[in-house]
Amino acid sequence: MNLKQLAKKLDLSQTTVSRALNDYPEVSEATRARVKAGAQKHGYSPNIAARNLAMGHAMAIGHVIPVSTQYEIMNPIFSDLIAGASSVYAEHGYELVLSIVDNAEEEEVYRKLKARQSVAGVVLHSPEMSDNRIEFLTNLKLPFAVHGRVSDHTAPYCWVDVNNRSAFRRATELLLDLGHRRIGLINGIETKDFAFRRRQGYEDALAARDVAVDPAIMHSGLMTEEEGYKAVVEMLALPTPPTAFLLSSMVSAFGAKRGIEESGLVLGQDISVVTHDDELSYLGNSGESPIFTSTLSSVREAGRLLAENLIHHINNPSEPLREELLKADLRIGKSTGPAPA
Amino acid sequence: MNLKQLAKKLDLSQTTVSRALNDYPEVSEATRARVKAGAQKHGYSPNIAARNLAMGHAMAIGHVIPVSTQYEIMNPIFSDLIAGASSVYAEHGYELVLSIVDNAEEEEVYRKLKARQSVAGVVLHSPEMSDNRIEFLTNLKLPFAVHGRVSDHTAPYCWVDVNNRSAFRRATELLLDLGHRRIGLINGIETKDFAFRRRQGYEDALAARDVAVDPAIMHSGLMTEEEGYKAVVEMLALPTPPTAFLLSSMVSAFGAKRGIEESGLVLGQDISVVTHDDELSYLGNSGESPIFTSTLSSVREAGRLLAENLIHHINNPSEPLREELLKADLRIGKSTGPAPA
DNA sequence: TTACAATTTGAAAGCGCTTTGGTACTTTGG
DNA sequence: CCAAAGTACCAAAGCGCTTTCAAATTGTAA
Repeated sequence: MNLKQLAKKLDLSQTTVSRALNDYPEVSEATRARVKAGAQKHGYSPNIAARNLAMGHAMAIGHVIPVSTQYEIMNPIFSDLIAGASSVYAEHGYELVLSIVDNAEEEEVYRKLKARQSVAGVVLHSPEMSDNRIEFLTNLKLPFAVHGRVSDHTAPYCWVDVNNRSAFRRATELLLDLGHRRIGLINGIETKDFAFRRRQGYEDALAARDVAVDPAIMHSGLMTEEEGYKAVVEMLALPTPPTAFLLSSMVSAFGAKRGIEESGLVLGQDISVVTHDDELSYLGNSGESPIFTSTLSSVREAGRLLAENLIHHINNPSEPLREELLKADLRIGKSTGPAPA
Repeated sequence: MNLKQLAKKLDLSQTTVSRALNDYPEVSEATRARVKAGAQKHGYSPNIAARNLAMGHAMAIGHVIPVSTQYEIMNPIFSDLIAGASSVYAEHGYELVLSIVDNAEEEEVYRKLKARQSVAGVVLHSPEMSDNRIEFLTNLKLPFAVHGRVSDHTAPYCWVDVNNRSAFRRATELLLDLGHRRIGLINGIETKDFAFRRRQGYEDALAARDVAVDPAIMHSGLMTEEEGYKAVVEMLALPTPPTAFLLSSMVSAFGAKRGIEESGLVLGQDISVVTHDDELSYLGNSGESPIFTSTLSSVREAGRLLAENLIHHINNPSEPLREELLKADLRIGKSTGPAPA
């Protein structure tokens, strides 16, 4: 069933049927109701390709997930982020087009998405501290929203981010307040903007209390279970090992926990741990007394906001670009305690 | 730059340019080369909407992820599955369209995808033991491939699955061979086909050794860290607690580990654990001596196969539907040992 | 040379929608 | 009562491709 057939069935022109379905004002309420009922009855849904062609743009948002061939890792936060964004897209009648691409091909993919008009905008994932994708997309005139920010980029763009720096400053301060002076940092890859900011927060807090920053207890790498484990085991083997750790992800925090326990130490007693928690749906860390003390920010909520802001930007290109800084709460769990004497 | 403009630039008709780019035989090699070079030079990419409209179908595959509103959980395997499938789609020039929908609306979504011609086929996720989506899609004449199988459905359809039943039989046998007689099962939701089959494998092995099946040490639920933890803690509190556990996911296995350790028991000594491992990229369980003994099957590989088989089916509708049963390996790790005396 | 087939190219139709630029009819204000 | 404005509808053009059908060119056999 296409528009023509439906129009014939209703004894109306295609024009009127189209306008009725798309809520244009120049249709009487009576016919609009009749048309909508008819469409429902005959199971009519407009052909997307025809609609996109006629309108000159697709009702779709692209998510381009870069995966470096070096580490073939899918960031686990991505599924929750998409889940959040997806619900907003559905509300607004947008589809979600997903591309998983090698770092090196990312710009080519954006160029194609633009040329083929297969999306109305894109969400940028995993921004680097210094990231030329922002400028690239701006020049390409492809609307976009970034999950995170780019420290080196000053011109305005649409983003949603967590206050990584102050969250990690507070987390570090908490550990300092508990008497810890050797605090290991097990961070994500520090060319990534979020990781860089977290390290800044960590260093800020140490500097404010005149605690020296020691590269030997600062690790930057993948946020896997294994990597968390290894980093902790290595640092615990140092002559003056940390008494506390600050982690960038729940997944690596589980690895850290394993490393601590295998070293015969008790988490929350001998060793304290604070981790960032993206509130992934399958890694609960809540309840009365969560496993880990954490800086907390829902990545699903970030997905929702990204989607809303991007769609707003697409529909109102002249309005200023929205920026949204989410604040991460600090939640006390069982993994922190006073530094051992 | 569109086809018309490119054709003018090359002093050729749209027809010839289109044919040259799409590798039709009736174009001389000389002009084909010239056309391709021209397209490259001018950064021409065909407008997807126009192409889809002209061809009558989209070069896109839909993934419809059902999320029950009851438990707002995104299954973590989904990102790795998509990563696998995605690479195959890219090779074949397909896009990936993602919908995350409430269970109740799933059929409606398929109907729309079909009516709007926005995908050439779909991948079905998370099949139930008895699942009417198979029949629904067959009737709808929308090509599909299932990640998993549907026990209650006999007619042929395209699927890729792991031999869940025999994997869990072998895993159970391993524990029995180690002398365990009280083996707790912490399974996924058993209306799901994979979970049902795993339980069958578990029961098969017990029956073969005349070990009674005890519902008190069989749990069916979400595969979250929390759920694994709780189930283990509960079972360990029983008058005759299990000496071993069989888990359906690495994530819940981490919860199980936590529960065991909090109960003051040593994993791999006092209590043995075998888990299924989907080889998610951020949850490594490999190396010389993996954390968990596991039944092992790469969900990323399953994604690749699903994509290949579905595309094959779309391009060759008359050929028989492909079915693929992956076998899960059993890998010994540190979490299993002889039953305590 | 002629006739016929094979190769290479092009004009134009059509995919199913949106939107422009009308027309016909109704209402309103003076 | 008439002109002007408003309301409700429609015919047809156009979005940028693919593909059908036909034409032009070249090659081959008689």
